[in-house]
Amino acid sequence: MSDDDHTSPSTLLDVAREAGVSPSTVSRILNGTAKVSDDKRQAVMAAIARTKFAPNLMAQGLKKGRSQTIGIVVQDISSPYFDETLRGVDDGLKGTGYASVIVSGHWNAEEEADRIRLLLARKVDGIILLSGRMSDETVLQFSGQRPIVSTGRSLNTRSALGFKLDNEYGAWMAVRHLIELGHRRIAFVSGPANNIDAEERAAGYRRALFEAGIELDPKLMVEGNFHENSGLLAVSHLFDTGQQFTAVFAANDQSAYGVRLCLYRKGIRVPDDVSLVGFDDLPGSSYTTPPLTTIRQPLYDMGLVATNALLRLIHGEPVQAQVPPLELVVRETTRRR
Amino acid sequence: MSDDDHTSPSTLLDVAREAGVSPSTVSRILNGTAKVSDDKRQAVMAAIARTKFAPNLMAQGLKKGRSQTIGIVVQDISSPYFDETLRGVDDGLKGTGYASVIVSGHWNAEEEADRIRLLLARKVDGIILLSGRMSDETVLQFSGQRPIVSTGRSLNTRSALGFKLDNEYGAWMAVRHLIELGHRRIAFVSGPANNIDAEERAAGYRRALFEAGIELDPKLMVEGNFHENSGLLAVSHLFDTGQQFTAVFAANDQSAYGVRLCLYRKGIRVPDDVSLVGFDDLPGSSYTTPPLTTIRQPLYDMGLVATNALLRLIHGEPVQAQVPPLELVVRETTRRR
DNA sequence: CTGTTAGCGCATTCAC
DNA sequence: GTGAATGCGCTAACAG
Repeated sequence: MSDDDHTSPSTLLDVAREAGVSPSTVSRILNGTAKVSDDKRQAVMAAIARTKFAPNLMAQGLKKGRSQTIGIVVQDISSPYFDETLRGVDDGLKGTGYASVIVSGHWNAEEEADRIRLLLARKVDGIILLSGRMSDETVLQFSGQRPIVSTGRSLNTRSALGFKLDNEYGAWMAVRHLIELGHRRIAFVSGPANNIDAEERAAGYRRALFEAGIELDPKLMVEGNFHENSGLLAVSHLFDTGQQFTAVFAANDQSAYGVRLCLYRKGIRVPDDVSLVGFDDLPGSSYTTPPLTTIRQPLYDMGLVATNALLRLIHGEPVQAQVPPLELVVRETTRRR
Repeated sequence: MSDDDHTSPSTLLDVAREAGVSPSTVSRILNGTAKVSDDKRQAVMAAIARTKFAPNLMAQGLKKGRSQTIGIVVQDISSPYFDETLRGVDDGLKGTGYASVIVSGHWNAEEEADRIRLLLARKVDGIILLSGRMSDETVLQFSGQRPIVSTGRSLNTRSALGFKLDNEYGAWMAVRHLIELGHRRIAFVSGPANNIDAEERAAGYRRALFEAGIELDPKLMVEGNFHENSGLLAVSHLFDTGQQFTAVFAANDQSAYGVRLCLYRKGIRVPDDVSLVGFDDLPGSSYTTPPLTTIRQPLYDMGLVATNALLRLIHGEPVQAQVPPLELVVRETTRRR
């Protein structure tokens, strides 16, 4: 009954002995490296089953210089933004024999580089870098060791690929939507300074206003950090300083959630009194109260595309990444003024 | 300028040559395995820096039979529930030299077992199993190969540890809270059938009702699947069948979000008309509108504790896992009737 | 204290 | 077709 298999796992050599053939033959069968007579193949297969053999990936890796593992650098495990992308990566890896080790850079350039060095020491076959603060030069440098594909960058060498979405355009769409609805006093909760995505979204906000002939009021722009709480604080600040506005555009969904809560606390109705638009379309955004109007970012596809691209890079094949564009998703937090 | 370091990464042997010592000496310095004279140590350190040496973890692993990697089995990457736990794992691993490879069982016992076999082939040094549908026997069996710690189970052998929270008690607290607020017609959106956690929470619901002398009305219990949409559907069904209720207890936060949306759609105010309680206290639950009253599950701590325990198991040290108990977090979706 | 030797488990020459 | 031999990079006896 009790199956005390405390025997060390069987090796390829065990299988060879068990089947009465040489180790090389077993290896050949496993890898389809050469023709092997049918009877021997049968014997080996049987031996494999009998010994419950499973190849030791570390030995394989040492020998071949590949680990069948790719490294993923996120900035924050347990952020819905990255997790949705990871789902795409996961699906992209499905059935490829590759596994992934995920590390977090915590939005810190040095930590990112450190983590990448760690991944490299583990001999990952390639790296997917999601956002981050590292310079493109550094990425390129690392790509000399292993292929890298990164989101949020424009890169295209033989061992590095980057693709980015048009944040400025996305933000423009969001604000444009508000303007078309008749809003003119539109507040903006930005992302953190020094963040390229955040800057581009701010630029889109400004352009949309400018094109509509609406003068930009700096007092309506307040800096956030992409987290919920910063959205709450931002709008709170707006009220404290007595600003008037009929709509707010938050630089990402998470800060929009914070904005929403602050509005609720103040007894201001959404969208009746104030309209709200976010950016990202996180999975949760279709279940906020009311469901959030936002700019949809194809997070899942980004993960999937990045993975497929990396796999091709690893195999030395040419790549050309293509992801769906940003789009405005009108739900229920915006209304005509 | 361009740093075409296309040279293959340096090995321990390179370092040894460069420093004019034997490979073993280098190894000894790296691992602190034995005393080494200061001058040699200096020379080696310098050589390491000069050659940018980093040990090949695959070789190390092959030699030592350890991979400095642990495997994590989640059921759904990109579910806030698991992600919060993963954050705890991540922090627990910080500075230990261990990395983790995360795989997903997708709530399917066979897939789980498959994934674990995969991890084992990769020679992970231990496994953390988060929830899942596998039988305890299977877990025990795998633990013969590598130590395992699992959440949601009661296990305690030399190579397997499991700890679980008292779901029944948690649910009881939730419903008890509602009852104390004067509610008597309390609907319940359950979790999926065959899920142990779900069953226990249902039991807690029943017990609280029973203890309060409230007769259980089966028509008020509708089955969900822990996802947002099922909460929405469930309440929708309640309305369609003309049920009367003043409160609903959802078996987890995600389904509570769905419940909330359905209520919003019907123009029913929360908590003025209907009170709502969830279960989990996901990070997002403090930012719903209004913030959700729920049963707090120490997800982060579970990840942290599991990791620390696994590390001890790996090193053959005795373990004894201790996590904070469930607690009721009263926010703004419940009110006296 | 330190160098030499011998594998870890596998894939891959090279002969036959 | 198939076996024997070799080495991937590193650590752990074993001698000195």
